[in-house]
Amino acid sequence: MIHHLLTPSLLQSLSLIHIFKGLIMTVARFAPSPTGYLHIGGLRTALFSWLWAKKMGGKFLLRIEDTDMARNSQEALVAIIEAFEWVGMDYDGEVIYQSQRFDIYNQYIVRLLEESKAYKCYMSKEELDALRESQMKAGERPRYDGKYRDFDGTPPLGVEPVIRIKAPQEGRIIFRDGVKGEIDIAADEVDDFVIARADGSPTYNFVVAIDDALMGVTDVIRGDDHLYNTPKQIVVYNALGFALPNFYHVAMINNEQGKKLSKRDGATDVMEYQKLGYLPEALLNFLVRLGWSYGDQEIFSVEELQTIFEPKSLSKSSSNYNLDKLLWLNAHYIKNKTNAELAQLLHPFGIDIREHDERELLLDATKERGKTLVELAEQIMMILKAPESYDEKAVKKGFKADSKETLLDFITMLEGWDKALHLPCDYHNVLEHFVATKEIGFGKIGQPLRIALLGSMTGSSLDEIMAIIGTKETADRVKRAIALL
RNA sequence: GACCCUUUCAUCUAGUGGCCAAGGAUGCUGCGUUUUCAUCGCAGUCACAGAGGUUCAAAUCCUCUAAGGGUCGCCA
Repeated sequence: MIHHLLTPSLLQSLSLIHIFKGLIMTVARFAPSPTGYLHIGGLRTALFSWLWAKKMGGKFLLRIEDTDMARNSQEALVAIIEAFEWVGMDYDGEVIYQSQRFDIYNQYIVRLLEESKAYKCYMSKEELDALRESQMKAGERPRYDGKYRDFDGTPPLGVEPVIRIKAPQEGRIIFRDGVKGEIDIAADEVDDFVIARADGSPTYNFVVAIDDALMGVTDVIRGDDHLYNTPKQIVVYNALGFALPNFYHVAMINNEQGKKLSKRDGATDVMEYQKLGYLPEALLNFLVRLGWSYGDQEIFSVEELQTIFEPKSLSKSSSNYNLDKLLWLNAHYIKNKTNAELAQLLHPFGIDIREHDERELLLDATKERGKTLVELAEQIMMILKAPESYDEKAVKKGFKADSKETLLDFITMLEGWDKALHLPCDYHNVLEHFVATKEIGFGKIGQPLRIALLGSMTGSSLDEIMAIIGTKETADRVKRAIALL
């Protein structure tokens, strides 16, 4: 009987998974350190986290890792928000600044000290350096030797102590990484690391663990340069009795030569892509496919990604930045924009054709010829403005001795045309009629005309160009070319 | 130096023991469409890092080697 009552939809709404999801919401986060701009690699990690949170119906939080007070975190935040806005990403709740949470961290330091899970270490920097050096020489991994771990004597004078946490001295630290699989490290590889500096300020690996736990972060997606920090953070989680989140360590992006991406490789700041004429949807599509895949699919809208993204299909190995593919994607997204959208997007690139009479024609004639908005703007300018110079090679090849006469004959026919000339097909008729009556090949008029109108051998179709600029401007440009060439 | 991670076409990747003499995409080359260029369509080019094992069967599992990367801070 019960079977009949439990319809699939009823089952779904009653299912354990549903209830479970309601209890434990996915909380992802992006936690950049304030560098002043958002790095392209950072955007990708943020994107992965954001998509995952969206897909799970969870939250995506933003936290600024500014325990190092020297850098201006406010300025950095503005840059990050600007980039987020440009690509259409958002975050939930208030931005958290670690610099404003020192009292919280201090409470935990006091607690660990009281529980003797942490201790004061009086080792001087010189002593520490010497220790490391001798360990290196002995072929060991350099690490603090635990000298003050169980110290109860008289502390040396003149040394402000740091606070170190007691890391396990034997056994293994094992955790499951959602990308790399099981990570297994000997516990003694992790030394008693510093959780508070001599001036009392807390350190990175300590505050990250605390904040992630306090913010309820369930899924930590970050670059795999943090892989080795994870066991340290696990030590903190364990000492404080916090539940571990899921970790996903994403492999890095290298440059086209396979080396670490640096400023020398060109655009690393997300906002540079805007200036270079890339569309945010192209950038995101490009980045998401760098280290992540979904079968054979290449083109993804953000909306679709929000329903299909899974960090488990993240790649384990690093990937190379590939400009050709970005360009291809950008061209794809430009082609698929409406002309009204393009006119709007072009405005910051010095082209205002939002109210232009021939806006539709102009963009139809050019949008397949620009891989970036910058290139598209150039294409449009070529049509809108009479050429200031004529490409030498083109003239040599396409502007022959008899070209001037042919052109003159053509504009005579054009100006004497008895029907109205508006559409590309109207001009097409003139051109066809001209070629037919003169009994010449199309190249005889096509090439010189193109050079006269654009100054170049390549570009949009002549019909379209003439329809956009009109009969008078066509004639003017032809006359000018005849005079100059 | 120690520890950890990675390794499929030039590049991004599919691939979880037989469907793989390895698929898609970008790039490149050619052809077609186009009065040019571009777009588009079609075709071609190109890879399992190497060596051993396990198995009837290995890109897929194991071992070693090599190469690349990361980490070893009172930076994050």
